[in-house]
Amino acid sequence: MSWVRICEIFKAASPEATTGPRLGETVTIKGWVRTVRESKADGGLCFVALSDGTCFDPIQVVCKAAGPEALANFAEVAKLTTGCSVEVDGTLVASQGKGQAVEILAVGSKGGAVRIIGQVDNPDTYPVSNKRHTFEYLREVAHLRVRTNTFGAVARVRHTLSMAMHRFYDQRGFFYVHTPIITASDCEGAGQMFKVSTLDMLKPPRNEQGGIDHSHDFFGKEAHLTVSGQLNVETYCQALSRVYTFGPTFRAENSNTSRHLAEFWMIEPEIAFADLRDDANLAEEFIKFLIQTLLDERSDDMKFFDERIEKGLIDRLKDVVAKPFRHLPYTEGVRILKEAQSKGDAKFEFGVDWGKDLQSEHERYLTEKHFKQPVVLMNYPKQIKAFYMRMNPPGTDNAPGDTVAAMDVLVPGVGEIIGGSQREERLDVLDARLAEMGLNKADYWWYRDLRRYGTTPHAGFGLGFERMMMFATGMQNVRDVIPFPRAPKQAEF
RNA sequence: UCCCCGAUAGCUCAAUGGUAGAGCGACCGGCUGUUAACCGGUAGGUUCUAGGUUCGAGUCCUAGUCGGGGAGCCA
Repeated sequence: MSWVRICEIFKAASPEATTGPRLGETVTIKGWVRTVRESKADGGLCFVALSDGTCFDPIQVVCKAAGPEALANFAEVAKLTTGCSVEVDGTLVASQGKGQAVEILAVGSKGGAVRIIGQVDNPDTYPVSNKRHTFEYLREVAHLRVRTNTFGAVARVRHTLSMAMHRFYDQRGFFYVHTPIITASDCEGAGQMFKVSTLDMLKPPRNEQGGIDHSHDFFGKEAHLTVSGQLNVETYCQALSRVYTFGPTFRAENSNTSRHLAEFWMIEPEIAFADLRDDANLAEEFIKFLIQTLLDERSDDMKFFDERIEKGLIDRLKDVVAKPFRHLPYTEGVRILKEAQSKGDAKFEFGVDWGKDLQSEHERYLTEKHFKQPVVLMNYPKQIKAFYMRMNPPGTDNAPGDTVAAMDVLVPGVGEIIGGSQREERLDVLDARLAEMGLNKADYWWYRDLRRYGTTPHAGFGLGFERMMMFATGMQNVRDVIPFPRAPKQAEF
């Protein structure tokens, strides 16, 4: 008797299927009990909804107390509760009831067709009992929440998105580069970093100034967890042409929002001999590919999100794939926002001025109200962007000040999902920017080398994987789209 | 980090400063090829923690812890 996954059974039941278990075939399935219902009909029946996590729907196992298929342990099986693990030998049959096309009829008592593997200690206090639970509560039982409909679907979608991402880049000749998690370069710029050290925190070695002497530390200097793989991946880009990195990223910011994590995953492609336009096109093509793959390959889970998490989700996503993204300069975005404000179409808490960073409310107005679709904002004022972004020629977009070739992709419901730019490939301009921002040239020696030895125009972006998850599923809290969220005061599991 | 809100049964929530309640879940029984099942019953409480006010505190006050929403930082 062969052990099959429940998804194979459902797949084989579709009219066009040519492989997989057929009606009348006897198979073994293994999984966890979702619900048990008992009936006195036909001399005693019970229905066990069994899930092995391979697809959204559980399969119904029918057990009989009387007749040729009677189970010797029927009474025990009928007492199973949510969460118990079992193995079932049974025959695949067309269902006599409504609600499912096929089901498993547990075979007769001789072989012990339903083998109970793991009981649930105390059903009264089982944390994910068969009832509705809030996401807030389920976060407190993150080790068990994946057994629920929602988190099972999230886990499968997360996997499918990861695989789709690798496929997308592989098909286009990108190489996957494993950039380091630990960095001692201390020149990544963005945000507060987590320290990595093996020094005794109670009595660390001191230098002459009384500070901590990191020359005695593991790496001989101060080290941190990475906040971005970009600077490293740029080096590989300048030899392999098209590369990407995908890995965890760490920010020690005390951020308490539904969109921020201390540990999150980021996809960062980098392309050589390319400009900002190429970068924006790649970003758009990438997002559309991910969504199309989900709609094609995870239709059961997506149907659930559409019905229970965000009504109209699937239509919204199909629309995202069908229409070109709206591209516009930051300068134009500011003009639209100012006009909306003066005409009374929008009320903003914060003022809009060229040269200032856009607030969340501004970004959301553009993507959710004004254009009602993903928006790519390009060419930001240089003073609000990082040193490595390429200086635009004066007069770009008729802007009232200097701009850099940066772009953000904004999507409805989430806001900023991608941040990217064309990189400054001219050493003299890069050095001027470093000086302007008070950064020490020497710290960036290897990054500057890329501009000394065969520099190329190149560009890249970072896509927040969890934000993509939120956009694709309609889930509203970033802590619910990663298995074990890391946030301030939150690292239990 | 800032602003606002919250913490009571396994879960979701009620309860004028005066005996601690419901729904769901669990358990027992009834009914049914059942499927968010339905009907009846039973059990289940250090009201987040530490102080304080009061004859009396789930309720009022102070501090703390944790959680949620929004903001900033960003992905």
